[in-house]
Amino acid sequence: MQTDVTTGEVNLFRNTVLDHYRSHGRHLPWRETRDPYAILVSEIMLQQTQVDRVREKYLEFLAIFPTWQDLAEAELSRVLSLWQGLGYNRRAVALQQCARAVRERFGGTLPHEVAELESLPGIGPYTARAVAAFAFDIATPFIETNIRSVFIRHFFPHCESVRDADILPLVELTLDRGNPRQWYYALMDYGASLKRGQTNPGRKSAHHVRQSPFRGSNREQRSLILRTILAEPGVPLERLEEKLALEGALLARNLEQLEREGFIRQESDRFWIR
DNA sequence: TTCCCGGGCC
DNA sequence: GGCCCCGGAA
Repeated sequence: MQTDVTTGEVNLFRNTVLDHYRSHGRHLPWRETRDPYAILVSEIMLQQTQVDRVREKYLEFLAIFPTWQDLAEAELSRVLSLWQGLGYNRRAVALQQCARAVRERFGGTLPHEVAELESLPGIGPYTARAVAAFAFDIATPFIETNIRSVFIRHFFPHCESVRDADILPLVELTLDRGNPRQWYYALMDYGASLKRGQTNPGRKSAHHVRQSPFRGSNREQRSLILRTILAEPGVPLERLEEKLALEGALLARNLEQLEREGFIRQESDRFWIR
């Protein structure tokens, strides 16, 4: 475990990260706005989804749902249709529920407090702090995959298993409290660059896990069910059965779960997006 | 802990 | 074929 870090080491680290940002910093559409709504949309899309795939969807999404109100009042089927290609459809449901909660609980203004942000659907510890930094210039320590890579590479070069609990104090120590927004952009860009062409330092995180294969998984079945209902609103159960070639019990279980999660509704053996 | 999801790249 | 991704919720 790394403990005492000198002021000199902190300054060296900061200069390394900022030098990289000045020469290789990324220009991303969600970095050109201060609109908390737009920034939250980007953060939800960026959860477990790479920048290049979010880019276009982000612009498309904001063109169609430019405000909390537009999203809150939209048909879920439109939101989900737009979301196809991003994956993790639950995020789309949560984002819309979040828009409704912002209107109902906070009068249409996204709160600044981390605790209040975390109380909203789809916003967890990371997203609450990232939005606070990017939308409100609030400096709180947080870790995501790129930041994790940066700190492992720089402060734990020979450690094979690094815990976030050991990284977090260093994030706090090195945090630029005068310009947290730019600092976190710089950290993320530097971290992303560390994974290109070499071994991902994040693999040395104690929390690193390999993704299970998508083909043949239940995730694949769920996405198929959802896409079928999106394409054929009111589709009867028997058509889902023949189309998906899925074991009856497994299909029923997935339909129940999709209903509980707020994706769909059932009326006498026919299924709609809620 | 486990599940959610998808596509592009090596 | 494995890898990655600006995580959240149950």
